[in-house]
Amino acid sequence: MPERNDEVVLDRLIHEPGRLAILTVLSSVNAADFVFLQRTTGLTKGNLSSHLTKLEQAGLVQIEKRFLHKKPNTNVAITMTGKARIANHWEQLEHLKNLSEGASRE
Amino acid sequence: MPERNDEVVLDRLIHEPGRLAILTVLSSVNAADFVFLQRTTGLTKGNLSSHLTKLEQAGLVQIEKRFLHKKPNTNVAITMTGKARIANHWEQLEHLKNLSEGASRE
DNA sequence: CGCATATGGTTTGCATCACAAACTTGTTTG
DNA sequence: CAAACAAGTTTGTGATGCAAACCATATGCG
Repeated sequence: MPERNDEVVLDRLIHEPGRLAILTVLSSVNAADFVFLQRTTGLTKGNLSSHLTKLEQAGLVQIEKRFLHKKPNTNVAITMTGKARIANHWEQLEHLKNLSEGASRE
Repeated sequence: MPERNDEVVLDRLIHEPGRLAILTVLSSVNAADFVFLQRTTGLTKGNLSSHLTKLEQAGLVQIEKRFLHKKPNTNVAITMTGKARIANHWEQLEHLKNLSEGASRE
């Protein structure tokens, strides 16, 4: 019994609150630096850091490190796939929510 | 450095996809049995079971077990708090999403 | 100079937890 | 009676999110 699953599929990588916040911010500004992201998402440095590397490995963001005014500056840009996936995720959530009106028994 | 956190707070207990699905369904139908929930959420019996006990312990649903036609029948009803928390969660998500339009630097 | 403090991160250790798989309990079927 | 089925529950474990510790560089200051 394969337990069908073609309805709503939430991507855990994106659904995780921290990453959801990061990607949502990035989906509007396209690129932002570490400090800005930390302020907007409310994440700690540590968590932001690890979430970012995870997102980078997944190819959802692109990270560039340089020095600006003698300080390290990490710039994070959302990729095409990143934009697509986060947009899709919001759609999935919308679908799920709509599942509450009209609880059909298929 | 307390790393401020008064913006959007996503409740992990509810945010978890499985539970989000369960609660969303229940928020519209108020009560449903195990089998129905399994069909609508697409979860396996095992996962559904553990998610349900977790939700029950948190007081978000109320579970009643009985026999119906000689078969075990688990009825799950959403509680007042459950309704409130899931509604609030959708609001939080809405807020987060809106954070993408108008990325204010406070 | 030498030490403290700040800034901008990264790494590590641990505790949680979601999932699949195995198990349970009772029922129906052959 | 032995399978097979139905409706759940329990268990084992790998993944992972979080906080705390750590690192590197810069600047303030006595």
